[in-house]
Amino acid sequence: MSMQRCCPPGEVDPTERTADAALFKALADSHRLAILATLARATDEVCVCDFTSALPLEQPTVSHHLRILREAELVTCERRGTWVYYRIAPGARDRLNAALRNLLPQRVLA
Amino acid sequence: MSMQRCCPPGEVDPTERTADAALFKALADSHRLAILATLARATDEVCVCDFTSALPLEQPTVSHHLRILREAELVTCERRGTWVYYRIAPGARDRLNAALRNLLPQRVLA
DNA sequence: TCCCTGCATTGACAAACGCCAATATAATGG
DNA sequence: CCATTATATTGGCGTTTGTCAATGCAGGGA
Repeated sequence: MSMQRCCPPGEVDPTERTADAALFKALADSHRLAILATLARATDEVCVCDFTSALPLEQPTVSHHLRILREAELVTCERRGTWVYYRIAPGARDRLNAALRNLLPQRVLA
Repeated sequence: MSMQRCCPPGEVDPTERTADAALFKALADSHRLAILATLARATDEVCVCDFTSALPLEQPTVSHHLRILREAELVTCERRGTWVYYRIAPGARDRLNAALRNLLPQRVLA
């Protein structure tokens, strides 16, 4: 977390790197990827009940994964009546692309 | 891991999603991000000793993180004399970009 | 008001993770 | 050979993670 010499440390400050690691951590589970992929392909919002019926997980576990995605600000939700609907968060794509560019700046040559 | 109905499951098969999750898991640590960022910016290979001196970690821990990156096939290494030099793996960029495209296919509208 | 349904939270548990000290292995130089 | 240096592996420890059963809580309908 506190590079000192080397070749060079990366030009990205440690705080940002920690934030990026947290972002990738939210993607480090296949069920969360399934949820995100579904939301990313949906034309509009998706109800929680769709996830609980589609995933081989109990409802509390689905809720747990949704919370992690919410806290990573990768998704947003809105309650309407008894149901809660989820969407991909507005900045999700940009934040993920930025994290990847932070990691691997496209080198000019090679 | 085994979507059944929903909207639609994602068109990406579960096996691939598991592989992508494993890839993101390798990125889910700030020290590994620091190592990768350094390698990605280096014009050529980087010696392990540079990481152990630059990171606030003991040598076995650095070795542990390097192993995880190796097993994720994000880096390669080559021994030359007493030293071991690491590089970004040839396909690393492409694999990460592919995983991200798998997750978030860029929608045509909006 | 009471119940029922959909979702969130809590608590417990096993497995995985990040870390280090100690030890093993490999290569170099006496 | 033996000693030294550079990495890797092992083993142990505390923390985090993924999962479920049980419970809480909101909203809607009788």
